[in-house]
Amino acid sequence: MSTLNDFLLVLSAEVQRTLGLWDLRKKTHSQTRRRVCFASDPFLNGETPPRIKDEPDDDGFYASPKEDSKPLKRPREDDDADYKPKKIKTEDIKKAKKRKQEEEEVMWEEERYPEGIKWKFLEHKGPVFAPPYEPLPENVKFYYDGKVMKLSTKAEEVATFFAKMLDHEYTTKEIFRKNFFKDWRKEMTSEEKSTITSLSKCDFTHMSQYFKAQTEARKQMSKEEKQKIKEENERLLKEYGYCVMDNHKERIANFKIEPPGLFRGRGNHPKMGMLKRRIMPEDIIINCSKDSKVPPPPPGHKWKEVRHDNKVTWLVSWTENIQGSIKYIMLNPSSRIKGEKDWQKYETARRLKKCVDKIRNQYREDWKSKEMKVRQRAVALYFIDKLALRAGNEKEEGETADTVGCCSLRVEHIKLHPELDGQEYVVEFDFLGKDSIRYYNKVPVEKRVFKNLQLFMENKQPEDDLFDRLNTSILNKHLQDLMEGLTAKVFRTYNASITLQQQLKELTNPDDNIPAKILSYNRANRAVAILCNHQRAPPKTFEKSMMNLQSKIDAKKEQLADARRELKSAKADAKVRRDEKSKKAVESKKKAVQRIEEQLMKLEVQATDREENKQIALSTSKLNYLDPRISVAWCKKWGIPIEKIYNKTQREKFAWAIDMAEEDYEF
DNA sequence: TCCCTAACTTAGTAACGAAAGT
DNA sequence: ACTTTCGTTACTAAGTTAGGGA
Repeated sequence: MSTLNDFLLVLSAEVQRTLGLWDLRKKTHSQTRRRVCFASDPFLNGETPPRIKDEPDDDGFYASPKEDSKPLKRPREDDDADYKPKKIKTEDIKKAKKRKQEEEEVMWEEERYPEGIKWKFLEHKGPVFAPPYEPLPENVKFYYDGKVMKLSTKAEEVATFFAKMLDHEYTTKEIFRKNFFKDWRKEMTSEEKSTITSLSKCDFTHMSQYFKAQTEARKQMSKEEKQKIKEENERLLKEYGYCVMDNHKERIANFKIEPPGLFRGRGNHPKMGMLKRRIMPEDIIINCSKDSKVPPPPPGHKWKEVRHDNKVTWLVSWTENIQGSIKYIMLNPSSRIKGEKDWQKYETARRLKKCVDKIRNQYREDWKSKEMKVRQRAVALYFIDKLALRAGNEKEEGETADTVGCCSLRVEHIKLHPELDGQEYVVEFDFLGKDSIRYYNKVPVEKRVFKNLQLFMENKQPEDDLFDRLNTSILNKHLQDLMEGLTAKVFRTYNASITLQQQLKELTNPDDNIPAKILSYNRANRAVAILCNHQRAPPKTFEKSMMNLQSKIDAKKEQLADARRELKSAKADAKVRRDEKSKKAVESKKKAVQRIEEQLMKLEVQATDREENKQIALSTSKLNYLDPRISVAWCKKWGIPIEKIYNKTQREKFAWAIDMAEEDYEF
């Protein structure tokens, strides 16, 4: 348990740091560069992350551009001099770095793509549509008011959506049922409409049982049948799961069109239960290049539109009927276009690192401004920076769940405590954020912030906006003036990454073995997840698995007690006998005790780790906020295999970073 | 300035499937 | 061999931001 306490101590130190003493690290190092590049970042004078695969794959595609996209024009010759990413002598690295610094003073003469152009060539096979509805067998009945009723195909299909969710809590919710029933009736024939007038008289249980039996049957399928399905899926993936973008064969993220069903939404969503309609080819806009093979629509159908817009990255889009928003088919995170964007995101965050001090001083000054708008802006920015809150756009009432971010905070979401638990000027936050995840935090703030908040709340109702002179647009415009490319969300990225780097420095013990170091990594990761409020529902089996683990620990403890007793008697025995044999026995018993102690420790650490993770999700920060180069560098520094930190998918997504970062990388 | 929309990132959960226990 | 546990993947909702037009 002591490890847990250590962690909490470190964490609170981190929190303390966040509260006032902004500790900035020294300047970042440049990273080694390889020949094959992403398009260069306008702010970076050509520092470019590399591509990993440089060999053509089975289909003859190159991961990196070969002929048609010219490599960036280098300001100097000896093109390949720093093209040996691994195992270079220190002097070579130093030399390379020096040369690179010189290079960076010379601007690149040519961009790979002109401003806003995302690709030159794009070819794909179009989307995969949801399988058509298969009517229920005759013997599966639907009952209305206790009597069997045969539904029309359309009405039946929608009924099955409800039947499949019967076990779910939300089919009991008033709004869900109301929305569902309204939309369901739209699909009914006029006779059905006149008969079925009340949802509570509908009996879906037989249908529900049928689907459960189907699921069961699927589980019981023979190996061969399962294999067949697997192969079919692979065929589909091979055929539709990839596209060609500028000489690269790239994986598509979501090539399957979302099937029809009932909209759930998260939290208390006013539209829950509405029918998400089936998407037809006639709804689909195809985007590809003019000189590519345009995917044909399914026989007897037409696309809504085929366009050739190389200023966007999507391949397919359609308009969804619940919110009327557009959905897209885009590329996988491992693709060039996503990786490059990801890399740029972290580079922007690193630029923020260079000027964050100035910005912090600025907003502190602004707390004193004569202008209300400026004060509000400054306090909001302080929250965004210190607490990693999201920007908080305004939302249309009645269209979505009632959630807020920083700029949309309402008076009812905070409580001011001039003094609380021995701390002065405490702000208590309690609101629902993105995905209706609760944000609850008690934070001591500076006096000026506190006084400002009191001012902002004067003469307001609980449901009034806290920052009534502010919105995300005003805030982001201001940020843009402070630093090119700066927006509210950059603070989240910056603070997450810098926290990871700092926590890794503090928590990693050089003498630890690999599992202990990985535990430290997870804790650093966890500190970030807590900062960003990344939560999850405790796993359904959490309590049970925790109890299992506890009983294992108890068993181990007993075992330890036994071993200790045996050691004691062996010692007593040895004292009497004073011979070699009994001495040896003592030694081996000692070892046994030690071994069991270790095992017990391990189990306890595991329990702690799991308990700490109960409601915290690490994956979101890992995937979206932590500069992967920090993790890669850490792994290299401590000899941790990268597979221990990133699984296969993650390694693919972060391929650029794995290849780019050396052990001395500084965020 | 406001308002709206398109495009893109970030988010949690359910389903799946492999590995670990029994 | 069967069950449980656990990591991974699929899915799609819910944010942010830029930019255009009134």
